[in-house]
Amino acid sequence: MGRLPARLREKLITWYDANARDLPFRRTRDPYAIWVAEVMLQQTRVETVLPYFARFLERFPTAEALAGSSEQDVLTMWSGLGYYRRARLLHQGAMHVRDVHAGKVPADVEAIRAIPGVGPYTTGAIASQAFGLAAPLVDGNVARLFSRLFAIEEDVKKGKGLARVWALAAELVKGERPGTLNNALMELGATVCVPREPRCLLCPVRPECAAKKAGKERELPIVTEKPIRPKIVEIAAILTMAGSDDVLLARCAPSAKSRLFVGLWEPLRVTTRDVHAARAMLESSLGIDVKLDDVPVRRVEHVLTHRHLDVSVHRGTIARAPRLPSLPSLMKSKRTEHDERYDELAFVSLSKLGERGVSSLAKKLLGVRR
DNA sequence: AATACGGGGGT
DNA sequence: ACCCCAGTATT
Repeated sequence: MGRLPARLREKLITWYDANARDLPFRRTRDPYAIWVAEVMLQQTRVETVLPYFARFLERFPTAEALAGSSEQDVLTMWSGLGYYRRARLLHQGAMHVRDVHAGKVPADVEAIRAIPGVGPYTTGAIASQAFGLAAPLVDGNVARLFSRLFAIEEDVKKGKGLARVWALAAELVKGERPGTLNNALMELGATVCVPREPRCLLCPVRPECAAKKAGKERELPIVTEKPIRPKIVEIAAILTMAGSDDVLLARCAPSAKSRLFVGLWEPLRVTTRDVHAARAMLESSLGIDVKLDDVPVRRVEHVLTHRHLDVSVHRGTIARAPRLPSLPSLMKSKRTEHDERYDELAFVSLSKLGERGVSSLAKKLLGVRR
């Protein structure tokens, strides 16, 4: 292992003590609260998480409370946050902690790592921040910071470069206040060693920075690939029953084709721009007579990591309450080209949308403001 | 090792 | 438009 610059830990911790943002999940040592925060923070900005964190803990104050709640209630509290699998895994994790650890988050690195939804990063975060264990942690901020601090030329997001970053984090975390050290690395990456235009004048470890020495602080980190976002054109059906204002929503089930929005309640969508084809697909999959307006009420664009959805929203009515066909019959129907399959249907008043787990896309499709 | 998962804010 | 975020599970 390469030697770390002298006093690096101390400089980072001193800087953190003087410059850290005051965040609610840094004010607690409750491992459950820290766990919830860390899961919410996966791939999600701090500012986005804050209101969700407060509401979630109020609704589910303990791991026991979360474990005793329904997945539906958990998804409702998660509505709009995205990456909904996190919410379902957090719920499963709470049940795991209840059943395996008597409701208390274990103060053991391996046991923490074994909790559903808790990966390498979250393990380090919980272990170091809640229990003061010298467990390393690498997130996007730490990877970027290290790529500059140690002038790592490989892509630090994967493979060998990532392994090197983890090894460095593991070295650095050995010592006093591991939780603070980890937080200092992330805080420095988030506020000073930012992706573009790093604010080196404010950096406490500028003298130690290999990239700065080489004048390469703006060239690092090396990025080796950018994702593509294919555009997918769809039609969404806002279906109401004749004589009612309630809209028909369907709960998404995992399918071979898609695991998008699993467990959430969404308006029906089909992958076609043709209204007549859409109606035929809805009829064949729902087994009901569907009337769909020719003219869309609105058009919605929604960008996800790997897709760019372009959805025409059509109002429609159905003559009677639909009956959901069995899953096997859907599987056999080659004319059914839904993005996802559904396992339940319900009519929901728009005013009671907040009582369901719905995606941000669903709110846009329904014309409800976020 | 690659891919699928949401959504939002910064440039 | 493009970047990328306090990542994890699955293939």
